[in-house]
Amino acid sequence: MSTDKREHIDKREHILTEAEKLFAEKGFDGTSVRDIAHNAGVNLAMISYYFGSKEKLLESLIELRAGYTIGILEELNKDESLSPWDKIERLVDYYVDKIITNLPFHNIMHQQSLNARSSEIKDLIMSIKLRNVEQVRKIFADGEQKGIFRKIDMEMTMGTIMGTISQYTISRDYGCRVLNIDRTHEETYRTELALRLKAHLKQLLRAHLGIK
Amino acid sequence: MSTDKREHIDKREHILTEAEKLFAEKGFDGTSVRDIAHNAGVNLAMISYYFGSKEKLLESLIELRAGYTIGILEELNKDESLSPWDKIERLVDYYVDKIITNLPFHNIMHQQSLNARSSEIKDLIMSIKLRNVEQVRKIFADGEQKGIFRKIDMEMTMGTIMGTISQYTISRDYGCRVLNIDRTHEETYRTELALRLKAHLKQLLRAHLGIK
DNA sequence: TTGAATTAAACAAACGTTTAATTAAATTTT
DNA sequence: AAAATTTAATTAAACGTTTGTTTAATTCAA
Repeated sequence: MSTDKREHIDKREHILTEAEKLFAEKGFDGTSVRDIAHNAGVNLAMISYYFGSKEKLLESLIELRAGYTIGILEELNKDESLSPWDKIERLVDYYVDKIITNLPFHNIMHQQSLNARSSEIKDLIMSIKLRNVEQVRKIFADGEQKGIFRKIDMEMTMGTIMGTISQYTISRDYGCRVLNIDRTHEETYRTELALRLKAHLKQLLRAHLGIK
Repeated sequence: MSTDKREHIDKREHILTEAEKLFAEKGFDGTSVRDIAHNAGVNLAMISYYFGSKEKLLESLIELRAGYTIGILEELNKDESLSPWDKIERLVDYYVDKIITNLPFHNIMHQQSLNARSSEIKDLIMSIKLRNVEQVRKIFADGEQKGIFRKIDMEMTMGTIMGTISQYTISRDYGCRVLNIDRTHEETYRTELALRLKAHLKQLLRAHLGIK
């Protein structure tokens, strides 16, 4: 029956979600397969049974989570009714929301960008990032060509967008201290951070790109 | 004699330098004490003998490397002959050079910001970052008060500076691909990256702060 | 009755750390 | 200055855990 198949998939996803939390909190190498099995409430051997290995589990997680970002960017690019600057504003909104609602996964991507030792995972992350970057570059190139954007270093500007968002999403403790946000409420922290990030990035990019 | 003392300290520093390379490449948890001992050419037991533990070794490394940053920032702040904008330009030059000439250490600080499990290290990194941030904030506040800088979100702007620099220093492979820099020569990569980062950040901040 | 899901137990390897013995250097005593 | 003594540096080996993965037996569902 289809319910069995569903249950099977749900269990796989459940393990991945628990692994995601642990990887984000303690790092990939700092998380043991026993940790994952215990937190997911499954037997130790099930991780090898489902995923083959700890590394393959991470690959499965990345493939699961990174799937649908590119679709949104492509759609955004296709939309002829939006001006390049509109697209940048939507891009900022989208990225900020996406990262802040997926903090654990973003954390994992970050740590793997730094220290991935498996070349499969390196390549996987690289291809995901490059595909996204390519879509963003198109928006900048279009705006520049149409004379709407001032001439800028596009690659560096993309780095500024992603880097700024990352800076305070990497460590909640640090973000709360510097931004003077209440440390205790996860929810208020996220909404406050999202608001400030969006406002700041739009103001920054507007000035940088020379939008009136 | 003093030479003996020197040799002793040199050996400690040698171990720290080798550990730094390994931590940066494979992560703290991905690096074994045997790795470090082997790369440094010392007996395994010497790491415990000198540092007490692997974690204490990391603390020693951070304390060694993070020592003198704050001094430069304080000096920069005291200098009355510089305008706030001059200070920002020097700040950018200083940070870019510092991070690019200390990529492995910066990598380690980054990964520990993400996933440090020892609260001693968490606190250590937090205090280092906060002290630096405080000095940078003073420059922005001074410029704003004097009416030289437009009113901006200071904390977010600091995040933009640090985040932009981090973005392409995290992964050389990624940086080379996006920025179209030759992957094979470490030296040209560093100088090219430093040049572009400085130019971009100054142009960006000039527009953002409303400097004519 | 067949195949998949689940389990407890075991596996060898790698881990951080400690031990006890030995060598080298520094200090004190002759 | 030489010998004796104390302290520090270095070593190989072992410690007990923990690691990721596998096995072989068992339960469950088709």
